[in-house]
Amino acid sequence: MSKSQLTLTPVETVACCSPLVREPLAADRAESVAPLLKALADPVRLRLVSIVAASEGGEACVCDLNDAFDLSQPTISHHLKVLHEAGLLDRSKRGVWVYYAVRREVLADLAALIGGGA
Amino acid sequence: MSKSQLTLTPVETVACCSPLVREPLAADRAESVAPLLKALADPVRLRLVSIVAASEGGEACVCDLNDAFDLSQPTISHHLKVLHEAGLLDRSKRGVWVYYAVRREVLADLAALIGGGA
DNA sequence: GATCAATATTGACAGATGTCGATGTGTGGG
DNA sequence: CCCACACATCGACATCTGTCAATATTGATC
Repeated sequence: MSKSQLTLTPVETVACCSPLVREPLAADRAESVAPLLKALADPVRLRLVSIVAASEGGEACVCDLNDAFDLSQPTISHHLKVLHEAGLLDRSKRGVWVYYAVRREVLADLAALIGGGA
Repeated sequence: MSKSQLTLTPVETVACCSPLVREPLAADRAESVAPLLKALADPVRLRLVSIVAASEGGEACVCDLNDAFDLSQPTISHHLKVLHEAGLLDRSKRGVWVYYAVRREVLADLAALIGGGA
């Protein structure tokens, strides 16, 4: 259907809007962007993204991430899943380890959206 | 106490951190920034902020905002309260009407935080 | 292939969140 | 003074979310 062809993922949508402060955000755009912000809007996930982004090579192993928090391994795994499914983190498995990397364009687009032209 | 003097509000905190992607965000900073993102991370509130920001004079009356949504007046009032308490919207009463205005610096700081140097 | 280590998935549960209808509060006009 | 209007607060409800313990899955190693 052409409908589904026109339907953009949240990650695609965020790159295609004029900034929040320029013109009213359309309802469907808002629905697409909100999940990205929702994924970021948690202290643990913010830190996860930050740790991953600041890591050498721009990626980090789950084992290292687990150690950075006083939370159970399933909880960290859950947060990483949320970030991955939102499109903020890439996931790659190497041997027994799983590495996550930040999709910087997505962060940049998000920033452009909320930051406006300023 | 010096402790409480060092404790910043979310709005203050967001302006004082190096970008997410530069160095790992400290836990307490993450706790401060997350509420701001949480406030934004809702389709209705995203649109509210956008509509207010794009309005003439940078402010909008609640009555106009109500008309822009298919939601009850208390619901819109609730969302505006969330945005106001997070520090994203300023509130000023003029006669019977209440006007909200976007605090652009906060948005800009948020954008700088998540957008990194890029 | 038995075993171990690294992640993911499941199920459960307390607490937060979005929404509404009903009601409260304050302001201006008649 | 009372009413109409703009907005906020309250109480209730269903849903979503963060967390954990337990269990499953997958890959390396002996």
